[in-house]
Amino acid sequence: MEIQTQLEILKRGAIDIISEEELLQKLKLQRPLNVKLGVDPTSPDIHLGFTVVMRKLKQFQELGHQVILIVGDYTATVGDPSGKNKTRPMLSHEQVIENAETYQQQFFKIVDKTKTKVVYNGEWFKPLSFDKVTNLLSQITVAQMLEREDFQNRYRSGQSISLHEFLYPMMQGYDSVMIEADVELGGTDQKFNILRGRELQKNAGQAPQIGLMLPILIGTDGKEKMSKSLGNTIGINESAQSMYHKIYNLPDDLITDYLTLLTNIPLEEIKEKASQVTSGQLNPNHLKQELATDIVSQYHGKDKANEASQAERKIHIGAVIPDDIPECTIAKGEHWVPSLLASAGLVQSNSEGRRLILNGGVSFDEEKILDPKANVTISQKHILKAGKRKFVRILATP
RNA sequence: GGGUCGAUGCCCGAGUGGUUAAUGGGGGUGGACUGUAAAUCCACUGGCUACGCCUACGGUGGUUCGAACCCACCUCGGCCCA
Repeated sequence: MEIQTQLEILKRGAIDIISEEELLQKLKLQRPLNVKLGVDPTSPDIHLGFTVVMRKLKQFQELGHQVILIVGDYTATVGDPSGKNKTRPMLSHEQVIENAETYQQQFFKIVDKTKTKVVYNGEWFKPLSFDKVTNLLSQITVAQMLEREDFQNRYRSGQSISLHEFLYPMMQGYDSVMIEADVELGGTDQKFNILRGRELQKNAGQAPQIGLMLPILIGTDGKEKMSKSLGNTIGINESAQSMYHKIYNLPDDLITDYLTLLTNIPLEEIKEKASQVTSGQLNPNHLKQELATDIVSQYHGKDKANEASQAERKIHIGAVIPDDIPECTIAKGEHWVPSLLASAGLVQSNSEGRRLILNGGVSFDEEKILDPKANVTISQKHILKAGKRKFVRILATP
């Protein structure tokens, strides 16, 4: 394949490349490049946000390059401060190893396992002696550290920065030296750390890696980056219907970003459709359906995706209850509605259930409950509904 | 080590002895509208089968009829000085 074409593929969605010229030179070498991704398996569930970078790895693989996945079993215990306004908790080593297992299972749903080398960075950090550590730290100054935006913000606003957080970027950079990385991928929040890798590599007499920065995917709230702690994620292990539902309900502004970063639809086509939307020729609603179907197909296959699409439409057209809803078994007999809501997991407490009823958000077997004191009889199968799209099927215990 | 300021509900942030489950904003949830989204408007936002009771303002004790608010000590953090 043309080098230029390769470059085009790799550039898709990238927000910054340090530097494009260097990447071009590396590609011209016509050898498999070491493409590095470092992960801290702090939480084992992979969501679409992570897949942006994984899909890019896949693209490198398809062009014949070598992916090296660095599991940060050691760095995770330090805790990456990137983008945080708080000190992250340090994780125990066992916990990290355990997470890493489940992490990889999901990781290889996207990235080709046979073309990936997995290494744990404890391998080189464990035996590292203190004089080596101090030598490593001597390669950066405090002023350079404080130039980093998130540190600067925290420093200025009088929040705490623990000294160990300064260690993290250096460790990540050291990883690059150890595996002789040619390219490192990461979100834009990784820029500083990736640059440290370049410095350390230069000091070690290596050619500096290329930093390829991808945008941070915005989560379902349409505002913040997708992250588990913010509860705005779409997990790749979720059911087809739930995945479809979440994508379909995304704010419209995210459609083109998602198309670019999470599908293989050609860029020109995306551009064309986006302009049709602006000119009013195309309903964003339809484009979003296309997006949802595309992504869901990637993880569940086309059939499931179409099913989910049908189901979703039905829910919105009529008051059809989806198949894929949580179930809950309750003893036969009379039940006070607020506590029933709580047992079904629709609310956290009876009080919250009462409020929901007073706000007109509860119905039982299609009948609106208006009295917070109401009781309801469970005999066989029932549908309890809270809000517009939250259902629970209630089954009576035999 | 010394000085000084601070710690309030999911988050930010008022309150500085009693009508305070605690002003306001953000977020969240529900309702109207709609395309499912956005925008807008309204309501709700500690728990308890409740016009009442319980738990809450970093922790522990204390002063007081009564404390988030006063005092002591402790824990954690910021800033300044060494």
